[in-house]
Amino acid sequence: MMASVYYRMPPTPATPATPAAPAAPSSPRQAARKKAAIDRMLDPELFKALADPTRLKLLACVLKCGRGCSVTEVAACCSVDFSVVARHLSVLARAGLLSATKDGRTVWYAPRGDALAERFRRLADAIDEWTPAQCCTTTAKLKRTGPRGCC
Amino acid sequence: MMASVYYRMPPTPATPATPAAPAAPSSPRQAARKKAAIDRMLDPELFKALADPTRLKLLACVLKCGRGCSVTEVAACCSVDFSVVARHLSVLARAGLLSATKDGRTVWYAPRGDALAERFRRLADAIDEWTPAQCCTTTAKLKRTGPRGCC
DNA sequence: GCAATACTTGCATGATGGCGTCAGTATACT
DNA sequence: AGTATACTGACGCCATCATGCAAGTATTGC
Repeated sequence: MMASVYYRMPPTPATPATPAAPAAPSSPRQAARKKAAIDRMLDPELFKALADPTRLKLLACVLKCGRGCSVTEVAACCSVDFSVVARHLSVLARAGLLSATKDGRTVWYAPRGDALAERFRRLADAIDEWTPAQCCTTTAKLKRTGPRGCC
Repeated sequence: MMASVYYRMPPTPATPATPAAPAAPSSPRQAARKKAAIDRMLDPELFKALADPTRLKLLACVLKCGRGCSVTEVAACCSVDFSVVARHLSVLARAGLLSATKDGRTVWYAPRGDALAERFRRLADAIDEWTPAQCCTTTAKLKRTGPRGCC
């Protein structure tokens, strides 16, 4: 039987087994640097902080607001307990997604939108700049030679 | 006492309470559209798929390889059980981060680097393009008037 | 000092999710 | 046909974590 597609494969067409040689093949040293960039930007801690729906909603709230928000204020947007909101905001601040400034008895959580956008953009760049090309064998050749470690 | 800083506040300087009016204030309709864009791009499912260190390592492996990889092959890179690798790759494919093509008895998981980069770049754009400005009161005014819902 | 506000922290609970083992299915090879 | 390969699915175990409640701390206002 012919190759059949699993799951969804939305907008962009499926990556062909042998990619159409993108850009120029970089030097091994440069390739290693770009590989390292991908590893560095693919930080589990960042994504863990963003993985919870409630936390994400709170982040969006502060982000859309644009100014510093107190915990009380953010909690007003959300149906969860106050302590939950306080904890989530603290997690987001610890992950560098919000900045926290204490003034008297209230804490102002301000969006770090620029930093966040910058982080995602760099990640996108790291992925884009990585031109695989010569790293391993092609899929076709692999079928003959059998599997081997790819990293 | 003066305002003191919590946690870390790395590279970029702290967002001042009253931001230096970025760009031109958009129309309410346009503002709503940009807010919606942030909500749309801030998808918990995407981040959940990326939140696990092992899964992230496997994604990086396929990404760096650039070509389609079989489960067996990817499993060779990693110290975890074969079934774990298979499951992780399937999760990544379901999240649209890899494409899965079955050919005979082996499944080729190919990187969707372009789609992934595009997704992060759009997220960055959505955040960047959002100019808060007039959405709520400033932090300073808020201190006098007391907290109010921000979203 | 006393009370109210703003937030933090500890604790119990329940849900989610990652992991390995093992059995099952589908395809390829001889 | 029989065996090996490549993967999927169903359990159970365990760690992590999100949540709510309730008690504690720190600051402000009277």
